[in-house]
Amino acid sequence: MTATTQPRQNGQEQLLTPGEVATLFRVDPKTVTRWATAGRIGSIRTPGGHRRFRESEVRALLAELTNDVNRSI
Amino acid sequence: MTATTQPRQNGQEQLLTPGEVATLFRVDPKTVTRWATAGRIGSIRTPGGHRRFRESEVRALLAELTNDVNRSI
DNA sequence: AGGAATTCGGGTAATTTGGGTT
DNA sequence: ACTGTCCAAATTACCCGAATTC
Repeated sequence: MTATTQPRQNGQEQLLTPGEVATLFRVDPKTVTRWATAGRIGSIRTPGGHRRFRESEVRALLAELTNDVNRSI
Repeated sequence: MTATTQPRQNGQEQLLTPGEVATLFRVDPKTVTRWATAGRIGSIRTPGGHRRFRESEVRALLAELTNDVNRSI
């Protein structure tokens, strides 16, 4: 499954917007901002002050906080 | 501008809040929490500690526990 | 250069959590 | 064993206007 989301740059880390992270966790984008402020998740700032998040970190966090029925962590 | 602002990279799972799951089963949200704690249903935690549930899993559980009248198998 | 959508900030409701109890 | 309710504390959701992104 080749991602057709964004133009891929060589070996660069994919960055996610607050809205995209919010969708993954089913929370409000502002909540993602609070996570960043609280240091629960790393963030990168655009020169204009908007936050971006590393996809790998977000997905790792999501996996870490997931409790499946058939699989005890 | 176009509809390609942020194309869905989401082959992702739709998540439900405890309150939404509680509504589906017509129980108290706390009861849903107990199901999660008992491992009866999978859950995903936000970094803040709130739970989210996979909609597909919830629906499947609903269907599995549903007893309909047997009208011509 | 203009426009739509998103994301800043802050502030204030609503929901969720966990424990203990019924 | 299972569920509903009470409580305080923590987390999250929605409101606004202004700035940023594309």
